[in-house]
Amino acid sequence: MQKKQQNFRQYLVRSGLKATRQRELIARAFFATNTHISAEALYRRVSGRDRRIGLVTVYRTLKLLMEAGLAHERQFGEGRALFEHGTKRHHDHMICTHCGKITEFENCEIEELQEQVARRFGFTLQDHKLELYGRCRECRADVRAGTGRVRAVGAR
Amino acid sequence: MQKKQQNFRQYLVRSGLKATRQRELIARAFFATNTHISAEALYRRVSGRDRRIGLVTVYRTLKLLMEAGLAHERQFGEGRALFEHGTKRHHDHMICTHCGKITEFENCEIEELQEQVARRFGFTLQDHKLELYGRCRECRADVRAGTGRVRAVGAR
DNA sequence: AATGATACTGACAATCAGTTTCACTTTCAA
DNA sequence: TTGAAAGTGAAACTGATTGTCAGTATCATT
Repeated sequence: MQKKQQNFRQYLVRSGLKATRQRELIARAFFATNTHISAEALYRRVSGRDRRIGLVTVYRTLKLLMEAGLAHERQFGEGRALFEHGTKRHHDHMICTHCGKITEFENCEIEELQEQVARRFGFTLQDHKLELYGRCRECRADVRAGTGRVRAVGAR
Repeated sequence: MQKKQQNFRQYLVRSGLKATRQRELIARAFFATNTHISAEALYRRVSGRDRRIGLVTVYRTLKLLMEAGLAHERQFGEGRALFEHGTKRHHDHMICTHCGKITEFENCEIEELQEQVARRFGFTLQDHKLELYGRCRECRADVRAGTGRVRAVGAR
């Protein structure tokens, strides 16, 4: 999205940073994804366009995008971090343990209950993390059909 | 607790594994904790009793304890994993971002709502992870009192 | 357009929490 | 007591991410 790209530019200017070819490319590729992507996977994408861009620069640019509020880092289970665009409102995640698909959801009732729990323990809530793990509709169907085939685990 | 220790012994025998001095010591030290502990911290404890025990063996023994269902691994935020006794029923965690204190809680209503969300998306729930981050009563008091002192972050 | 003060870059080294390897040691059933 | 199998510690390795550094690009100012 062109708007996010401009947003990033503005952030750079405001912070006295420079808009480089690499940052443009990396940010563009990042905004072009509509799923959660790892630094490595993003690197492979931009690397396809310009072989001269290094993985390290991808990491650095993702950090800048996070500072600009345009990206969020997520740690699901173990292994590498995944990044998502950071302009949406708060939401939680549901992860398919079979195909790796990530679905976002919001639920005010759960949030309210969390507040209640926190209050009961004299806790002032700042943040929370809720992840649901299971099988998505398609992978559940696979089990019933007995195919059990393993799909690619997206964007890893 | 002597019972858990025996439980572990039984698991080892049943699996054709050996009950070694190191495993005894590490398991004993682990069951003696009543908080969440890192492998490193557990190593420091047993290391105090017997200098000849290596960190690697602590990792291996914790893995065995998990296989025996006597320990659970938890990944809070980033950094090293913490281990807790694995005999309690399911619960979630509330973590103080200031002093690191970890409080366990259960809430059936939240669990039920999670099920609802999953159903709505055609998801079969297998597991979930809920972590609440905030300030505990004591650390909130510190803020109000303006002392702002940083406490030790437990068991790290 | 040239300059120059900064900031940026890629390659490589370092870190960090774990895991693997390997030569040696311990356990335990026979 | 013995010996096969399992276990051990030290050190090397792993994989994701971060730090270092010498050379390079950006951009406001000449």
